[in-house]
Amino acid sequence: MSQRIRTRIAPSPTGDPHVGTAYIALFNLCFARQHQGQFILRIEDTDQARSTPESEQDILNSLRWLGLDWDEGPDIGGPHAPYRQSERKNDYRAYAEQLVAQGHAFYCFRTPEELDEIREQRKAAGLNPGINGQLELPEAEVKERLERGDSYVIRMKVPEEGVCIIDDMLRGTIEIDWSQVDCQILLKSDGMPTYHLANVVDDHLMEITHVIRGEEWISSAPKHQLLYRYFGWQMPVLCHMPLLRNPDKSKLSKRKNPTSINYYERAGFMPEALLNYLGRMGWSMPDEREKFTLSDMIENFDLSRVSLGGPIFDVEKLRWLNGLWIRESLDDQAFMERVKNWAFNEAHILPMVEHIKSRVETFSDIAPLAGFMFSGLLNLSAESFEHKKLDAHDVKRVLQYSLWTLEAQRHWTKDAIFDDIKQLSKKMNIKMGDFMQPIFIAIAGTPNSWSVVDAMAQLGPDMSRARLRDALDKLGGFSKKESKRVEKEFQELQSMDLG
RNA sequence: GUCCCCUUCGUCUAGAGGCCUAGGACACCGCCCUUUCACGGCGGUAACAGGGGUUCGACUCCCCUAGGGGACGCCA
Repeated sequence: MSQRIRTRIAPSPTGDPHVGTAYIALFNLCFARQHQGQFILRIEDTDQARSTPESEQDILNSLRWLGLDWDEGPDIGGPHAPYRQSERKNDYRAYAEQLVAQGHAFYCFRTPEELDEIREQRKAAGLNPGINGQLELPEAEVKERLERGDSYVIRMKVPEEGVCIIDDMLRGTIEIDWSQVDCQILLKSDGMPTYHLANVVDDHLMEITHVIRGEEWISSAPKHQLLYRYFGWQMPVLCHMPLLRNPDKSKLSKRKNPTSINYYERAGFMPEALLNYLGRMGWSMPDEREKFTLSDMIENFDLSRVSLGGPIFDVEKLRWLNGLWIRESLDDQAFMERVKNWAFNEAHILPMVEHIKSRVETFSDIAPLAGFMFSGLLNLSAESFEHKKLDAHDVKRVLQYSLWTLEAQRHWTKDAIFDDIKQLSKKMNIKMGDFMQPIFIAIAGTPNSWSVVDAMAQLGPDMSRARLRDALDKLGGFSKKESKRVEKEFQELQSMDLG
């Protein structure tokens, strides 16, 4: 039987396709190709609040841009159509109810408050705060409450003692105590499956043979294994890759590093170089060469060459590698082509013309005026943000609240951005002009460019947010204490109604 | 807090018991090339987390400690 290797892709609610997703996809693809298997992509998101058709498309486009082509995927449909579709909802319910009938799962009527209390108690007792046991009600009561129409979830049963043994292609045997595993919810009260149920059911239906995923999934592996056993299905082989890290070694996050594939595209990185760099994370070619193509990597792929220490994503080295690609792999003609496609083309520049034309006296004024539209992160310092009216702390507040607001903005249009900023300035009781100034500097590098909202709309969400984060970073960010206060204030502002 | 995973230069890594006086790459420093700056070339600083075993021999195998990370949601 041919191998079928599946990669999970989770659209981000803020629509920034994560390099970590591409990283996992890359290793899945290489492994699949090496074994003449199929590389299958699946959007896994049962939380409808998170993903939109746009954010899903965004991540697919990013993977394509990188050259990670899948054989079968979420845009193909058929029997493997994404389970988010409401008509498939009942299929998962049926699986969950099958487990209830077999005595492997049960209805649970606990309220979130009750669960919090149980978690608190367990924590106080020095136990794992996860929920295991003591949730099941007598059959008669379950029946009664179901008839009454009480809201419920379906949870899986988990052995209360013993150890679960997980086999991992890279790590060998992992032992986890069943007492560490909680009675995972399989079906939420809205009738949607959780990831855990959907993942197992879909992998089974799609005849997945190998799952290569991030290390953060190790602790859910026992649940998945148990579900396969309950259903009597063959379990795929598991492999847990190390996690990409920030310079401070925490899990790679956008607060500390640009993580969006779109950011790197917008900042002028070559997809070949970014992919090459990801291939150097926890992996090396047998001959140790630094520069290689995707097909080089596939040709020489060997999963056992993966090293398990979490690699730090180092933008410095990525830049060097990108430079190498530019110098060595693009002749002058190809270079011109790439640059044209990147940003020096009519589609990209035309929208700026109205802003540029009214502000220049000669064509030679264009580059100094519009340079920020063709830049990555700007070369700013704390002094760049000196403000006539606002003090340093207020400047930071303006930038931080704008960033948070814009991170939640899923419709990246001029009007939406403008509304966000206007509302915020009103709520913070800062005049628009004063409010805008730090944003101007963060986005354009000077307070004297054209409409910053237009600029942001065109730079796109990822670059705009990255520049705001960079600005905050240059200003030293907030201390831990300040962060808490600022977060609280922001929540209050959000709930404010301007009528 | 509990459990799990991980640990070679600052960073990415090579290393599968003797090939290790631990190799390469980024970054950094120096020299050369060059009208400048890059590129390129040459060289330099810099690591086996600590402690115990096993072994004739340990970066490599085992144990303990320490450090880092992850998980502990009606998120994925």
